Amino acid sequence: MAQVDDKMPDRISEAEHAVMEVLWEKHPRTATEVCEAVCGPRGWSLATVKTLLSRLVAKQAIATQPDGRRFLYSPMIARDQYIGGESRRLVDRLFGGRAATLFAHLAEQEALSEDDLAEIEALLKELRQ
Amino acid sequence: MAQVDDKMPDRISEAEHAVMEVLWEKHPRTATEVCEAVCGPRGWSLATVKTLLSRLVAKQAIATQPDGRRFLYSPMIARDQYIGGESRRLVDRLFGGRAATLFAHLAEQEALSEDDLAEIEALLKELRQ
DNA sequence: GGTTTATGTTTACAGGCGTAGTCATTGCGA
DNA sequence: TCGCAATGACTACGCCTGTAAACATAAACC
Repeated sequence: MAQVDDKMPDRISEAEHAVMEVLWEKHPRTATEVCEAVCGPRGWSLATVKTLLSRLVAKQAIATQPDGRRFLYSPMIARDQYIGGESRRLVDRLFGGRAATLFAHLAEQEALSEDDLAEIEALLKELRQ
Repeated sequence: MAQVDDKMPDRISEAEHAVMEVLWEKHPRTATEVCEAVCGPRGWSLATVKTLLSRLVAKQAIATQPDGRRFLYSPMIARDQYIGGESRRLVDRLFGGRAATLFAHLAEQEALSEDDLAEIEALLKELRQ
């Protein structure tokens, strides 16, 4: 049984995530385009972006599509999926899986704005109906 | 944008966090006691725990108090503080600082139990009064 | 007092990450 | 046609992390 051992797909690092965000925002994009979007804010060079793109390809987080001389990059995992996974990980790790506890902490820290509260209230109502 | 000043001292790594948890749960504790609590579940050796404790001391996340020829370790940062920081980081990084968006994702993923919802509802009411 | 034991300190080492320079190739403009 | 600019691949390198062994030392025991 030649099953590809299904080990947890490599985590996406902080820097890599910045690249993912750019691709999620719009894709496909060339390395240069990604750099245009992210090199400024992060103070990176094009070389750095290329490395991150390579690593993301290796992690199968993005896919390449040849476009003549160069590659076009597109995300292979959905942003929702990634975000969901990260959120869940945090809730599990820090709050024993209880999302309410996370919420309580955010509330305590006044990390919740009026808008947040209103939105959450609305969501709650929706969930409850 | 957000303030990127973050001069935050060294972050606490995953493994280190496991050690912090046992110290938060009860402290002070000796290295051996910490190991008793965490070596089993994580499959670590005492040596590993010692290293992690040293690093945490270096990061000023825990303090030592001599007890004869050994040390008693205690957390220097409160669990709430740590947890709050991590939560905020996640919300900032993944949800542009909007906690409501996190909440929405958790809700969408059905990561919220009935209990969670009830608790959050109660908290909301409290916050609103 | 000499040996065992407990315990912190040092050292180790592989792998991941952040960051980037260099190399090889090739399409394109002059 | 020929050199150059663009571009992916390869290489580099220091720091952090996970994991732990070796070492030093002092306490405790016989």
